Amino acid sequence: MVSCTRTLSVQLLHLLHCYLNGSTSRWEEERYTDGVKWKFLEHKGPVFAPPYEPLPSRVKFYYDGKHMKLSPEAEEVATFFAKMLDHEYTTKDIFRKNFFKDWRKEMTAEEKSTITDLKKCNFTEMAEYFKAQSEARKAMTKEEKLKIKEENERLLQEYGFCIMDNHRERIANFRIEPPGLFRGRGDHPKMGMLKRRIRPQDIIINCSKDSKHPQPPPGTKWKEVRHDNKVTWLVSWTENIQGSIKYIMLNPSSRIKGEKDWQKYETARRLKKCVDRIRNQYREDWKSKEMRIRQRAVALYFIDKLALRAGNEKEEGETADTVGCCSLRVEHIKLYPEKDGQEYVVEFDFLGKDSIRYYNQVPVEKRVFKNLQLFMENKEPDDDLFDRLNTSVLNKHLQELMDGLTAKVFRTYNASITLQQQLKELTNADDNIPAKILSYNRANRAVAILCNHQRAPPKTFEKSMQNLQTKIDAKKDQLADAKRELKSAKADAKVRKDEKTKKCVKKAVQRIEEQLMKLEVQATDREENKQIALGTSKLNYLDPRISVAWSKKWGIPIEKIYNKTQREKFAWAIDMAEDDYEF
DNA sequence: AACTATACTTAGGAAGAAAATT
DNA sequence: AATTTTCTTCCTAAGTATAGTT
Repeated sequence: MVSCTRTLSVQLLHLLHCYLNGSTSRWEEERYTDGVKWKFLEHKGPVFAPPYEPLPSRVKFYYDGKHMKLSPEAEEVATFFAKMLDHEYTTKDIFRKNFFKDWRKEMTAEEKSTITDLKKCNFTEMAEYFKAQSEARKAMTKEEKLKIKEENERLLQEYGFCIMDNHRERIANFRIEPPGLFRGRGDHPKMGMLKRRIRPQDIIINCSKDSKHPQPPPGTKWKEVRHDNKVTWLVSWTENIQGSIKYIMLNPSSRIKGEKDWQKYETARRLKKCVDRIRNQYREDWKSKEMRIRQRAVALYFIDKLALRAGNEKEEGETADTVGCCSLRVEHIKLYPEKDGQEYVVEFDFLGKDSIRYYNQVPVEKRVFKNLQLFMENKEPDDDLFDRLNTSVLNKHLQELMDGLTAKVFRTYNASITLQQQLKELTNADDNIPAKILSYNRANRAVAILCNHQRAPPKTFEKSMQNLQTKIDAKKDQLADAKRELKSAKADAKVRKDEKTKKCVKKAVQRIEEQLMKLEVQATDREENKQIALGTSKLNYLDPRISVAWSKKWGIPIEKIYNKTQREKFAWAIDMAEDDYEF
């Protein structure tokens, strides 16, 4: 693994060198220019979900109060519902309707004619059975748990790795998704539908011709085995809810993902060099006589200033109703010529990716404001705000402004530049390590807020906050005691020349003060983090070299910033960046 | 220009493991 | 040793983007 990292970093440094010199390496040509992603790929194929185990006969299902033995097919789908019984999902009309419709498809003719009303179905014995099972799992002995752990490890070693071009690489998701009920996010029209079991004949294998091909389970066949080295996936299948393709790909620690990640940040850095030009350009375009150009320019302004997502069109009725910049509708913004003492305020209120609410009040330039008024004229609330624009048009324009530029690059660029600038601003040279880490988290938080990365407040948040406060209070008492002791020790020292005790007590006071500060910092950090998720930006938007450089500059161990997985993902950056790295 | 198919990144929550506390 | 709390990993949905087709 060490040599893996070493090789990767050497390759990347070589690439960087070529990049700086404007030359193209043979290696780069191979990897990027002709779209070849690998030369050799060997793997064992996916791990399938365990087969369905019928319920013991004592666990009964009742319809309209009467016991009913279900066919295995119908029973399996019933258990999916039973397992979710205490989840809010199962109370929702759409969920129930979708579930019931799909469940009926799995029933025998007889079952179908009897079971006509979901309300008359009693799943409680099943639900209790599964609860008991999970209790039993928790109560297993150490030996039993160890056995399971070992079996998992064996599976990981056999199926969790592949060979790609001389390296043994970790696979991200080598287990096939088990069947169950689809749980969409937000108001999803397909929630509750049956996600069917994936069989070998649904699976497409991708590997190199000259590799040992993965074998399907005895008595089965793959749908197809192909040898496409222009793509990175190892296994794919078509999922039945949206009809989209799912893939098995490599772990973020792999060469192929690391390189791509590095490339992403290099593109963002190229944007840094020309962003002023682009900003001047779109400001000019606000005045264009062509409406489509004005719309493009205002949308780009939002994407740049507010880090909004591009906003592809979505098929109506297939997914939850969410939007991004280009798909904003009139109903999603409100214009205030004046609000709270500010001029030209735009209020955004819409559901974005994962149905996370975006709410923001932003003062904008007069020209933007006037344009928005124009775009909204004579439109209904559910009309598109930018009716002459879509992501494809916008990206084509961006491509002309800079090679490789797309809407999402602005998010990466603004996130990373914000981190760098916030770190500069917030880090105090004479702070201790915990205080510096608090500063880091605050810089990270500024980015998370910009990108609107939210989380549900943890269920136990209030309580854990209280516990921390109790600790702080106790520490304060302890400090007061220690200080009193110090006072008397000082007095004693004068009278009895007892310097030793005095020094000792002084040290204790200092130690307690430090502990108290640490706790207080922790409380601040946690409070500020209540509804904000730092992980997403850390993992996907922040050039890791900024963090590596910061940690080197201030002598903060990198382990305080990145956990093991993150260090594996960012191995390239940890190897590459010095303390003076500039994004 | 619209539509479809494909491949890949980004996302929040659940589950599981580890650490801290009682 | 048991329980609670916190951190990490897993899971898979939901985006972005582009190429090919009509």
